[in-house]
Amino acid sequence: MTKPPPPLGPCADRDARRRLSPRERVALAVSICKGRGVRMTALRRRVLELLWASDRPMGAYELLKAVKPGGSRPVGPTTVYRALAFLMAQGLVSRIESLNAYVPCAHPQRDHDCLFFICSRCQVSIELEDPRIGGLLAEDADALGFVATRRTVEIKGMCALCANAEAA
Amino acid sequence: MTKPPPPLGPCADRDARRRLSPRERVALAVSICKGRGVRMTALRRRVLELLWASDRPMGAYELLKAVKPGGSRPVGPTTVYRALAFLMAQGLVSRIESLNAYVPCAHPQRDHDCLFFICSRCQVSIELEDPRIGGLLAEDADALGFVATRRTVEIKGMCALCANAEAA
DNA sequence: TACACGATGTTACATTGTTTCAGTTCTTCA
DNA sequence: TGAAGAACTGAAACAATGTAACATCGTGTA
Repeated sequence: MTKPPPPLGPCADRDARRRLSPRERVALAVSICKGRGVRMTALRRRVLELLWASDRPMGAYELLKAVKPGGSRPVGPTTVYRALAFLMAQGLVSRIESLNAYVPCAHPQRDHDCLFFICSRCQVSIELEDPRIGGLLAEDADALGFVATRRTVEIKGMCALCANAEAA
Repeated sequence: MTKPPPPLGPCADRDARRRLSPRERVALAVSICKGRGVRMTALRRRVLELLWASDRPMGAYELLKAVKPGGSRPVGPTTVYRALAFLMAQGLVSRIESLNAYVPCAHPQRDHDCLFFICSRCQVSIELEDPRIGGLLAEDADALGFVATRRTVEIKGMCALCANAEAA
């Protein structure tokens, strides 16, 4: 089992989007792929760019429409799903199960273990890393003799901005 | 806001299924509904029975096929989805987002906060309650100013039995 | 160049979930 | 008891999401 490169620093929190621009995010992803010897093709890159450009999770069919600009030849769903599968395998994208949608991952360098706080009003998705929760889940899994491979932790509700707006 | 009846005892853990029979589970659900003044109709009850009779999560269309025994008149998907929506609203059933499937809830008396450990090999779904995780999630939500309404925590992997079988 | 392999295109299909409107059953209250 | 209204169910069409199978293209390498 080859581990990904060492962590770059402390947890990329809710402010992660503000610290690197979408362009820089994509450039980082490209260099990560290069380092791993996997191919960041034009299509995969385009999908990742669209995700970083969006301020909320995007569905596969939404990406499908967005991928082909203007009169370019049509792209089938399979194509988008394959690109998403690649990006997820590289830890560059996560799937939000409760929305059937996809978000770019703010800290692709680490083996991730993310929580998502999803606003039902404005659809924003806030990615957070909390190793304590991973620890407890590992503990519970051990108690059951369960061998965990993938974690899904999604919290639905209202973000601070929307909660304020509603209260007003 | 009317609160549900007080908890009946300590957490219903992985052994919950063994402590009450499916029949008793359904009877409990019926009495809970009566106490709340909501209607456990024949259809809703049938769906809940099917879920308790199954040893793994069931999809809506799987339930759809199972609901109509023999030559009875056909049932549409809407019907099943409506029954599921009711059962979920009453906390009697949970949806497993990562499987698009449904499981009966082992401790419907309490405001639930469940984790699901889902075996990718045998499809069994183990329900667990760990208030510590709920606490941490609440803490993280507070830090973000996020008002949480629904939690989804799903762990995929291999259950103890399957892990042993694979190792052999 | 020729080959191998990974990536993409294309079509058809499977699964999951929703909308809408109509009909039925149940409860309540006069 | 019976009428009104609410809740529940039936039915058909449709929308959204995801997959299978097979052909084609393109890139790297011997």
